[in-house]
Amino acid sequence: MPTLTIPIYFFFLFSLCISISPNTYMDNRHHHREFTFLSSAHFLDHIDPPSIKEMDFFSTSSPRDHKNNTSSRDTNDDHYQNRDDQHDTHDRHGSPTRVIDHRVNTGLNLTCASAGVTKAENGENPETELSSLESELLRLQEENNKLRNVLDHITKSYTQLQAQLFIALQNLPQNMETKIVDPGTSRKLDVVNDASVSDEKTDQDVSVSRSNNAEVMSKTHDHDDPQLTKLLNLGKQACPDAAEDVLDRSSSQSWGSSKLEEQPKTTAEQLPADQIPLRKARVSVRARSEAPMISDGCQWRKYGQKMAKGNPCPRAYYRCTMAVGCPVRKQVQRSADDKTVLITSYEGNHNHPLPPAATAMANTTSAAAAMLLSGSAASKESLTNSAGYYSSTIPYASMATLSASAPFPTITLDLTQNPNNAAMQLHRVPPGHGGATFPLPLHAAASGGPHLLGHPLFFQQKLLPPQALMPLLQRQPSSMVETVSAAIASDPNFTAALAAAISSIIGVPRGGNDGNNNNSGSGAIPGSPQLPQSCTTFSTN
DNA sequence: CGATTTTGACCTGCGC
DNA sequence: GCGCAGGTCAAAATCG
Repeated sequence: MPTLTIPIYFFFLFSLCISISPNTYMDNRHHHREFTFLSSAHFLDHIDPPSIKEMDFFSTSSPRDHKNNTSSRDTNDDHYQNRDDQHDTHDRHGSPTRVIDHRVNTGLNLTCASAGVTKAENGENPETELSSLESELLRLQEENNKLRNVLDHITKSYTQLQAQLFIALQNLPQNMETKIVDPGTSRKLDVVNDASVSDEKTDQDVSVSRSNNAEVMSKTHDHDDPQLTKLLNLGKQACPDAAEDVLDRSSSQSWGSSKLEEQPKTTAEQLPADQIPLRKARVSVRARSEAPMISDGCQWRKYGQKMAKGNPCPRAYYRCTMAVGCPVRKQVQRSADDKTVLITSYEGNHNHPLPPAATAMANTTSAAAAMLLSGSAASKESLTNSAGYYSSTIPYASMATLSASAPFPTITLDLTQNPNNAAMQLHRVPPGHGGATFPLPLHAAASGGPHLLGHPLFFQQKLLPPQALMPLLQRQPSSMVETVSAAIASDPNFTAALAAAISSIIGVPRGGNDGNNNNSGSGAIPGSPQLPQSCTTFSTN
């Protein structure tokens, strides 16, 4: 893809994401923050932010812009409008949104701007100006065609992925039968065995495919795409819980390993180090709370308590009791350093509908887990290496921490820090901790709890190898567009990570099998239903 | 009386 | 093999 279009591409994707769910958990204020990438100075305090509305960005602009707008609508591709909306909204917000403006200026109006100055200075007649505008219009149309091609490519890839998903779901029953000993508790065997789903593939291919499927599964839970829902239902009919278990097998299958029946030891121990998949992920949430447990909307039953080493506060173990056999468990423990900080760790994915209050957290943890696992499956080495590298150099604060020292990947979402301060400080993980910190906008405090978690920067922590950010780490984070552009250019795996991030966003207006009424976020916006297709595709390329 | 919590025992993995 | 730590089980206790 041409260098110039990379920021456009990125912004295009983000516009899609924004257009999906502006009215649900992530309100406009949050969208705003996501685009400011932690640079906003009014995270919690500013009130009544301008709402993101369907409006014509170009309507108040010059006739030139209006022409562009009209040309961009000659198809039913409303993403452009969403993009326009975002630009407009953020423009009215002020400086933090210069990211967007920067993109527009460099991507579309760079040459025109200079031409405009020339025209103004030289006092050209309207006819000359008109021809200039027409040529510009042609350029913009060309740009639109590029984006349209991208969309077509995405749609095509999405269709292919759907087919892969269907095949994978058909293969699941046989695999599950031989592996699940205790279906009631959804306990699974080593995910390595699932590589048999596609014997002709290499291990790496299988891992990537599996992670992609997991992402699709996660996304299918989270939006209303009828096709994907149908596919998932087909899979459920063939094997109940199989669909949910795709993620579970990656993220929570270690639970209850003692009760698994004997299997041929084709486990991680026998695989080369570079082929050992990271088999589960944990999403840890740090939040200040005096209560013994944060309210996340789910029902939990305490099943154990232990004193953990190095912490005078006991660690409590809970399992989800909203459905029989739900594999989700969580640990709650107060921080040893700051006892006002409650650390809640989630593992697994719910196998049942969730109440609205629980969907945000569940989606976030699923997405984070999927992100970690898909990233680890695709490039475990890059993940761990990146973690170690970032721990000492990432020029952002700890909003999300990726731990490489744990036996499984753990992402810590730190809701205790003021993102404004955090964004400006250089966070360093204590020696030996092995964690990596990344900018991740979170919105818990604004909603009274860790319910709303930002997504846009998930991708940044997942797959980008150190070299991808090397040039970026050596300067101030002046432009996130530059950061992202460089990341895209330097790491093809970015797309997979981006897919996880986007799918996590899609998951927010959950309206799928949990029967929640959050469809308004995605359904009310014209042109949005196609967005998931676009998002999915990135994990396949 | 059912659901939940408590708590000691047990299991597993890992390092020495 | 042993000890340690993390995690889970399950009977008893407690709660509503």
